[in-house]
Formats: sequence, C-alpha cells, structure tokens
Amino acid sequence: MFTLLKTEGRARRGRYITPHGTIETPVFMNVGTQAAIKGGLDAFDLKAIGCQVELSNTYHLHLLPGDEVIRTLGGLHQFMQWDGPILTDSGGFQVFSLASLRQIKEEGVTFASHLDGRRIFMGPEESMRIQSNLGSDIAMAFDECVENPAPYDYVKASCQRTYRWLVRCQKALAECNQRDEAPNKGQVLWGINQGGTFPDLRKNHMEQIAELDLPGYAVGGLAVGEPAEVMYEILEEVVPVMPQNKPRYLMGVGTPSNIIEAVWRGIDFFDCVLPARNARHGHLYTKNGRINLNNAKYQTDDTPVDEACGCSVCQRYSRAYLRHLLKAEEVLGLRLCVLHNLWFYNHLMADIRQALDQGRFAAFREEWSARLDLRI
RNA sequence: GUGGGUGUAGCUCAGAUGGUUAGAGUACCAGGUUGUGGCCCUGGGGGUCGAGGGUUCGAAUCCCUUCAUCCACC
Repeated sequence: MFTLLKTEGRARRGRYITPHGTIETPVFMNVGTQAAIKGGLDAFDLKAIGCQVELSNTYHLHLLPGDEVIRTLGGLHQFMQWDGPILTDSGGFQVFSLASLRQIKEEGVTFASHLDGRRIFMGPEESMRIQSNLGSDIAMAFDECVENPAPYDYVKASCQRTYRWLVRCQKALAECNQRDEAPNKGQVLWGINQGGTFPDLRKNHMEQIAELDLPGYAVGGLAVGEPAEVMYEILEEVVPVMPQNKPRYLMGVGTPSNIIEAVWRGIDFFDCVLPARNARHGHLYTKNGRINLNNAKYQTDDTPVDEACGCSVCQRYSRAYLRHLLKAEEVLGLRLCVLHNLWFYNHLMADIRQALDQGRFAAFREEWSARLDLRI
C-alpha cells in the first residue's frame, strides 16, 4: 500500500508498505541479482549502508540454485537472511539481454541458458511461479524489453503482447498466492510500461495497464542507449498518465544525475547496477564528482575517498590503500569500494527525501546539478 | 675450456628469401559501462632490435668481434 506524504511539483515523498516492512520513497533498491550483492556484501552489510529494498533476479535464481530449492529452504528472505522488503525482477530483461537463441511466441520465450546452453521456456505463468517460490514482496511482470532503436510497428506489437502477458501474470500470481507452500502469500505484482521512445505508444500502453489496477507500475525499456534527454522527455509524457496513488519505478536507472532528474519528474523507485559495477572498476562517487581509483595519481593519496562521507570505508581507509587492493585483485578491494558506492546512493536518496520533506527539493536539484555536471 | 642455443616494449614473444615512420598479447596510462556474466569495449604512451665494427643505396635480418644468459660435453 502506497501513501503519498508530500509533493513538490511532480516530485513525491511517499511510503510503501510491504509484508517485510515499510519503504520510504524515493528509494534506491540495491541489486543482489543472485541473492548477493556482487563484491562480497551480505544482508547485514545492506543494513549497515542504509538499504531499504533488496532486488534479486528471477532468471538467475531459476537457473541457480533453482527457485524450488529456495522455496524448500523457506524463501529468499530466509535463504539470504534479509528480513526487509525484496523486489524480484521478472527475468524478462535477462531473457533479452543475456540468453541466446531465443524464440518469442505468444505463450512466452524459449531460450538457451547462458550458463550451460540448455533450453528453457519462460512465460508469464513460469515467471510468476518462480517469483512466488522465491517469496519476494514485489514481483515484476514478465515483459519484453525491446532493444533501442526498434521499428515503430514492432514496438507497437510488442506492447500489445506485453499487455496480454501482464493480464496472465495477474491471474497467475493470484493463483500462486493461494498455494499453501508459497513462502510469501502477500506478494504483489507490479506492471511494466513499454513503448520504446515513441510517446504515443508509451502513453497508450500506460493507460492500458493502469486499468488493471495493480499496486505499482514501472517504466521499463529506458536507459538502453538513448540519450538521457530522450529518457527525460519520455518520462514527462508517461508519468502524468501513471496512477497518482501508486508507486512508480524507473527500471535500471541510473546515474545520480538521472535519479534526481527522474524524481523531479515524479518517479519513486530506482535500481541500478551502476554503483556496484563502477565500484568494482574503481570508479567511486564523491559529492564533488566521480573519481577513478585506478588513476596513478591516487597511488600515494592517503585521504579517504570522500572527506564528507560517513561510510565505514571512508572512516578507515585511504584512496591509496583501496587502489592497491584493486590493483592486487584482492576481493577486499571490491567489497570496500562497493560498500562506499552503495552507501553513497542510499544516502543520496535519504538526502532527496529530506529535501522533499522540507519542501526544498527544487533547490536541492539545482545545487546538485551544478556538481553532477562533473560526469557522475 | 669446447660445441650449440637465445638476446626485439616492463613481461612473453612475432618479425621467409635485407626494402616506408619495427608489431602482437599482456602490463602500464586514460575513457566508457544504466531491470549485473568480477565481463567487455575504446583510445594512448612506451623499443640505440644486447654492444661495437663491417658489407650494402638500404641491416632487427648478412659477416666479424665482444658481452650476457641457458644447455650439453670435458
């Protein structure tokens, strides 16, 4: 259940209640695809960096260790020892980004596993069943994430199929929730808007899926290669068509700058691999821009990554030490860098919420956009 | 001591028969990365071709000397 606490222009400060706790929005969800944050963080680390929602992936957990295994072990919360809210991505994106030899039909998608090449079929019912077995709090719809650019007619037909899949997802999840063995019977389904970069397709599809009265809606298929300005324009078209009283999730976005701009345009939920991936590559966020620890100039730099940061890494370690760990390929280097970047993201969101609470988000955005021009 | 092999980028090596400004991989330096394959992509700097001499219009390449190193045999 979503409660709108305050608005400033289109920007919203909200609260969403799940079976595993309350989420203060706008929020960044921390991506733990395979029931782990890459870089060596566990659920307790997530608590320490201020994570509210953990995000795992249907496709990956279905392949390994298998969703039935996780259900038998009590569901994903029990399995990974995270007692807060979990959102599971449907696997739709991975089927299109990762798997090969895929065949799309009305029933669903047949594809070859990226792990061992075995043939797997996934459609709306399969995705819902898997997510039910995982027992996440929010299950995402099984959709087709169309590559960009794509022809208008293809995107249009794809949107229609994604809509039919959504209707099937809704029915399938309701049935899954009836099962005695379902680890989380309060699981809900969020729909996903598609339509590429075509405003009319985006709006039509959004209006169509809004009628299903789902408890949440996402905008998918953005940040897939188009310029940020195009993404913002699409948001300006689509967000006004999204239900006011439901959470809005911009999938896979983005940079700190993207997030602030999307909050400004009315988005509540985000997730992105960027902070963790950048961390693994030595690109760390600071309030004055992004730094690349691989740069030789940090070899003897004994200052913390960000003087203004309150994370445990910045309290203890120097840039020179982190750089050494990365160069020496010590796993500790990955862990510490990921801890810092995710702390940065989660606390950026806390700052955004505070600015909204105090009615000064417009000023906050101005202040940050000046800094974030520094390519962060 | 004798015979043989090898010396080309920080490292591992390509560079028939001599022919523009000597290449690759890796490392290094620097960009990129948006519902995660610790992946990958894109640029860049860097070499007295062990040293000295000779042959030649022209030598990493052929000849001589020398140094280093490895192997085998006294």
